[in-house]
Amino acid sequence: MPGDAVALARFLIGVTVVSASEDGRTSARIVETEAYLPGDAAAHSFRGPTARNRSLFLSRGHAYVYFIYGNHYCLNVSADRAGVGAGVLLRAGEPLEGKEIMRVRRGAVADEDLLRGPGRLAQALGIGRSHDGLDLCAAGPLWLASGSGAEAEIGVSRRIGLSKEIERPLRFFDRHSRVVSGPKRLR
DNA sequence: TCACTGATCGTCT
DNA sequence: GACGATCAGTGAG
Repeated sequence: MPGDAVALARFLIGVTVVSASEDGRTSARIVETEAYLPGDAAAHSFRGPTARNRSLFLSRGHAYVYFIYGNHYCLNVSADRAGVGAGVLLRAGEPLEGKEIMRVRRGAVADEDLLRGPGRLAQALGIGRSHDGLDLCAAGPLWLASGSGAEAEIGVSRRIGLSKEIERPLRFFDRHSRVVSGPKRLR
């Protein structure tokens, strides 16, 4: 697994996330990510470890799940060595396994809307607080599997939804996927 | 397609 | 007590 958040954010495009729950198994191909770096004023880790963000400081490959705006969970992957606060936010994915389970969780929406956006992605995969801190490279309810092998053509833009560090080119996406979030000018 | 708004609540100041 | 790595709904162009 790559050694910093930018490399990991690029690496994760095309990788498969798999979630196994009581409802069944769901999986998706990751098509959009954002990197949050150490010393990045927009990152949750910026002010140092707290009870909420401590998973960002785990060694790379652990889940950081947080609850935002009173409604939504978002899934990140910790991205550096233990003690360094860095992560990659999973922003969008294409459904692979378990579309019907996703539709039960998300409602009867089009395939491309099932996991478009970080809150929707977490909801479709059934992710919540219990997934915080999991090792995504080990057996368990949530893990990362290798991608299809096909090399994705990766686009870069600024990140979405921030009030700080808004110009940094730290959002990465598959140029050929129709399933990416945010305003059209950023695709 | 874009702009704006309300919902809703955990976390940190 | 304010605000946030969001979303769904609404209305205008």
